Amino acid sequence: MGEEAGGYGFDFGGGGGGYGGYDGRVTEWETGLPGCDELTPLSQPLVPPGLAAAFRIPPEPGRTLLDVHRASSATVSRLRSTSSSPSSGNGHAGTHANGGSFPSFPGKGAAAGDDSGNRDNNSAESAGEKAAATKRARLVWTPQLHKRFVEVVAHLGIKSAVPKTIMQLMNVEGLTRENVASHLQNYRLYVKRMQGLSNEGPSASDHIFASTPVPPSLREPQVPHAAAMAPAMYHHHPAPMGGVAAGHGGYYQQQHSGHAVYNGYGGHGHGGGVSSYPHYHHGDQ
DNA sequence: TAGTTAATAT
DNA sequence: CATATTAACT
Repeated sequence: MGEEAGGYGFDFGGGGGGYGGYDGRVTEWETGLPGCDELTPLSQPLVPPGLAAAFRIPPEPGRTLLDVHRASSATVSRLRSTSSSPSSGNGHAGTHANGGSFPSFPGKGAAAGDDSGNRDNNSAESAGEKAAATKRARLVWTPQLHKRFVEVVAHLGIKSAVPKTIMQLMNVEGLTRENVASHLQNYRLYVKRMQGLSNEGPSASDHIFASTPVPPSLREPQVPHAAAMAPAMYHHHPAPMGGVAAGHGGYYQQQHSGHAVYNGYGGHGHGGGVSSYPHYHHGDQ
């Protein structure tokens, strides 16, 4: 609605710890950048609807100023406390710039292939928008998100697959360590439960976890073995995610013939673009 | 501080 | 009832 179009300053709460200087704003970065009115409005998709339709590009979820702010502060705060190879020199160090994902709000039906429904988030909360900002919406682990999770966990191995590391490698905007920790807890339980059953497909109730097969690497504590895993096929790049089965025709389908295994999004094989958006469920309460 | 587990909430 | 969040404990 009537968002203020003005100030884009992030405020890191007056606290700022060890950062001197900036007050949450690096003005040097702004020189030469287009003005606010030269930019595409948030309410308007970057890809024209017609073009999107022609190429079967699913409409991008709308983002509000609030989303941008959240994502920005998340990114900035991460950059500030970056512990990843800060050592000197690399100008383009951890430029994963991967398919970063942004939190979004599925009006409903997270299963729908097309989420044209662009339900802007926050449907008006009384008058308190600040208080609401503190409450994160309930994260929904979509098959895509879980897949990424599994890939990362498999990549790390049982040993180092801990919440923080997983979160960092997933590099999903807005995803917290708590989110990952919780999911990891459930995932471990799921894996354990399945091992007990040795064979047979997963219960139909295991929605999410069944969507991505458990990598053999995770079946049990694998001794620190060098070379045993797939060489270099792992990479979470921006666009064509899932190095596994590039050109796949549907990855996760279980050896279960009877029942559909919850196909989150039909496998649109368009290799392009950011397909994984973490979904949230609108904050309530 | 961060990870794991248990409890609680949605 | 499944699963995400929060608290408790290490």
